[in-house]
Amino acid sequence: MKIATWNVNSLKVRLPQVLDWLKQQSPDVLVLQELKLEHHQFPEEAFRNEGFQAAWNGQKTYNGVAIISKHPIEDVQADMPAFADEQKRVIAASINGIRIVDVYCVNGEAIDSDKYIYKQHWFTALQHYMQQVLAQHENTVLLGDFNIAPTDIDVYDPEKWRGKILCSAAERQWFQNLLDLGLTDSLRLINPDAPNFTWWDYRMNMFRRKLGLRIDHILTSPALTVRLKEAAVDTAPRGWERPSDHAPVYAVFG
DNA sequence: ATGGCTCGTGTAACGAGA
Repeated sequence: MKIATWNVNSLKVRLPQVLDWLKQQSPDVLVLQELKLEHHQFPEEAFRNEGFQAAWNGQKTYNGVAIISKHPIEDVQADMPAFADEQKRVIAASINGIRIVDVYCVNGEAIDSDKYIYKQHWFTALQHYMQQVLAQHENTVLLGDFNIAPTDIDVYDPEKWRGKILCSAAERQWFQNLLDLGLTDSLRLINPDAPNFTWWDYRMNMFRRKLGLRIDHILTSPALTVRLKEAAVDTAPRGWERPSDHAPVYAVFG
């Protein structure tokens, strides 16, 4: 079972690349973030023609998340039920006995901004939500764009980013709070040392210069962690023409 | 020190992303 996540920064623009990547990598499940399209605009037929089902939670202009799957998608839940949020950032479903929770976490802009307060409330809600999900589903994967670089290894220039948005001690604690629920950072379990960046700024040739952040993650429940065989970032699509600023991340389970 | 690029919106700049 191969499960992947990719922030596509507009599915309208990136659909051909997503379809190419599905053919190349043949994941069982791919979850997407930043669809930037309304519910009725989702290209369901394009995925169906490639043999994939889909469930999605769309929104005009911003946000939007989707689950693409080769296998039947069951018990779909859009949003976190206990957190009233106009922004479409969460969709969950069960596939082959695994609870899949796809998240586009809040960016936060800057640590003194209103958006940072929203980010704080949002992560508190996510922690409570995941506590309930984990109590109900032994095999759970929480994956997506977390907009947090968990440690200095995940940052190309830790001193430059220290205390800044995505890297502040408070945000890193929010990420740790999720791990404290029993979740494991699958990429770091497989590869403890190499940076494995997942995002590079479009500006200043940051990808070519290998200057990025690791902010997209795949977190696994204990029952799923023992099944983990592989975890990796596929940097190739970041080098394609007209790329997303994020690269896909995937994990393989036995 | 600032902005750098790429989106959507709407058809010009501007907000947002990270």
